[in-house]
Amino acid sequence: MKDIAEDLGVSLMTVSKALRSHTDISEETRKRVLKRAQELDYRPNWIARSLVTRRTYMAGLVIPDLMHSFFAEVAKGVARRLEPHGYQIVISNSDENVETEQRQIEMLASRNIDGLIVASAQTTWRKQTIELLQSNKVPFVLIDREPAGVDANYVGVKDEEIGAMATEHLYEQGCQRIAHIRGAETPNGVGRLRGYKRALAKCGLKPRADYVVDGGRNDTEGCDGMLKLLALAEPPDGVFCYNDPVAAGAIKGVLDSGLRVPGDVAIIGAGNVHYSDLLRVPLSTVDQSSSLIGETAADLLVACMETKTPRQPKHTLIPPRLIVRESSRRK
Amino acid sequence: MKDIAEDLGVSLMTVSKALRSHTDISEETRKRVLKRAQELDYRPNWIARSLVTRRTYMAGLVIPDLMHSFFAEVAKGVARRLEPHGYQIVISNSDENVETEQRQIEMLASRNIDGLIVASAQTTWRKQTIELLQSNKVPFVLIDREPAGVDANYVGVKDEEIGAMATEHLYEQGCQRIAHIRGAETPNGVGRLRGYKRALAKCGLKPRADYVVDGGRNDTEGCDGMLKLLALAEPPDGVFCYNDPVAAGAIKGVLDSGLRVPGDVAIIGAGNVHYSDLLRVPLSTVDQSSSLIGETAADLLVACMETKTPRQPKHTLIPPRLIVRESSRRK
DNA sequence: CTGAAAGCGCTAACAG
DNA sequence: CTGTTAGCGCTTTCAG
Repeated sequence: MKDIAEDLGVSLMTVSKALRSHTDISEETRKRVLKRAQELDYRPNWIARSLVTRRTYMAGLVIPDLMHSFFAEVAKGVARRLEPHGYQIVISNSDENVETEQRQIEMLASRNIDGLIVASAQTTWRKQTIELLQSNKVPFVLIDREPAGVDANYVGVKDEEIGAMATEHLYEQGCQRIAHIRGAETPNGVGRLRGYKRALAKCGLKPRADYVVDGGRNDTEGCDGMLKLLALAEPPDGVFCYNDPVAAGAIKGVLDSGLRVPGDVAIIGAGNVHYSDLLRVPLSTVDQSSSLIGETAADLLVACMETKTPRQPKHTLIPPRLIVRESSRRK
Repeated sequence: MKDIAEDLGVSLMTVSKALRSHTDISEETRKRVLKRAQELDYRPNWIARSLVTRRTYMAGLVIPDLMHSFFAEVAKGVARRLEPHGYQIVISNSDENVETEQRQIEMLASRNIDGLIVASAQTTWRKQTIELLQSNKVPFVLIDREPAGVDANYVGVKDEEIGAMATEHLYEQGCQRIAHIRGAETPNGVGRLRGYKRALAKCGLKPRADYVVDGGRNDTEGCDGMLKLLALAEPPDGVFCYNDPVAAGAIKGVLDSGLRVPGDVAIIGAGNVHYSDLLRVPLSTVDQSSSLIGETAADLLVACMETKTPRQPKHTLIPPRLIVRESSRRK
């Protein structure tokens, strides 16, 4: 920048302003500066600029698992909306680990990111984490997982409705013994379970404790959960799984046991991951609009970042959508 | 930092050094500084530090598609190795778009990242891009896709061997009419095709032009490709697909046509994506050690970043591994 | 072992 | 429309 200024015999300030198309610079000077900058292949030093403007144009995205296609999709949605505004995205994998997550957030904060989107591994938001974020005045948006204990921007899906929708669908397909392979003790896991129970009640089926088994989040665990259910004296004829990977595992479990899907056991998942249609049995699911979640969160974050005054936290819940494929179709 | 200094009645410099555990600071002073820093919840400003040290401890990762589980896996591998060294990772999606990729790299470079890992969308490396990287002296490692036209660090897989391995396997399973749903005109696509041809020759099968169809990279395209093959007067009895998503689509195509896998058509993919085992027919594949690629690239990058003197570019090729599941098992 | 001086590359605020 | 002055928060260098 100094070089440009000297070459052109103007001051450094003029160059700085011209480069940023500041209004009060003559069209002609601006052109000359731009031309020379091009020639010298000049690129502004963002670090220096950030130091004085206090804006880094970096946004953080902390997610529990990039490999889970739900989060990959969310990440894409976020990127799609943030990049046009000039933000770069720093993605961190917390590996479902609260400690790691805390560290990552700390790192990001000390890098002065302008905003943060978090799908938290925490069930109850740590005081530590909140304070960190609030003291640094980093605007942030929570997605998918809403930890208790803080009123913050949140974009997610109506978990209870997912559970209810899936369960009712199984009932409508004629299932009478509907089980649930549940997720972890998180708001999502709990919400979906609640929806499941609500639907059972509504359909006049009575809840059975042995029809709710733990299944974690992935296919291995889903398969194990299913095997447990099949080992019951009276195995279920319909299973709502916490998410699609679990459901995929569950399908595997049924087939490996020599039974059929949906003939012997109808199965439905949640999340509509992109390969659902390619599974052993095309998987019925409840769509949670993954990339829309990402986009919505990103839009909200941009709004927060571009206004100075902190705004009222906003909750957005995206309504789920039933997608019926073969795994649950019995009629 | 200034606050700490004033509170303790020492100079700013002393604090700075104490915070970084510089050798020439008394143990006692160091403790006092650390304690006060803790109390004030002080965090170093990375921006300011970077401005003077010229190190940002950020590494860029540019990939064509986060949704493709291969790249998600690579990203995880990279993160696993880079984070322990204190680097944060800025991930950019180029969406298989050369323009976007160029822009992303430019952005990253002007943010003074310390190093870069790229799975390029470019077939022939643009002069522009090379110059950009070289002029900024950003060490970089290419992965998976090696664009022609530059001698650089590269970590990838032996594409030709993948093609040969897969094709020979089909032959050994008794397939006589082996087709290939090929990838794009990239080094990978071309390499795998070459391996396919080489294996045909080795097995004494004669190549047929109509047995090589375009299939892109994803399942939709894979399905289309398969339908084209099935429409031939003499459809193939074995198909090697460019990658697993394409193979998953191909399986769908076969089944939807009322044929069986592997009975009528044996299928094999490449990449060993994590859900391969859950597909309609568990997919045989050639594993390319995705996360190992990420890890290896990261290690190489760290080595480059930590040494001042530019080192000889290094090529690492990871040998592929055949994984036989149901989709190709005919014996 | 501690500190004073200088500056990283850039921009905000104000004065010509 | 252009330029001057000051400083962002930190580290490097060198002198106490």
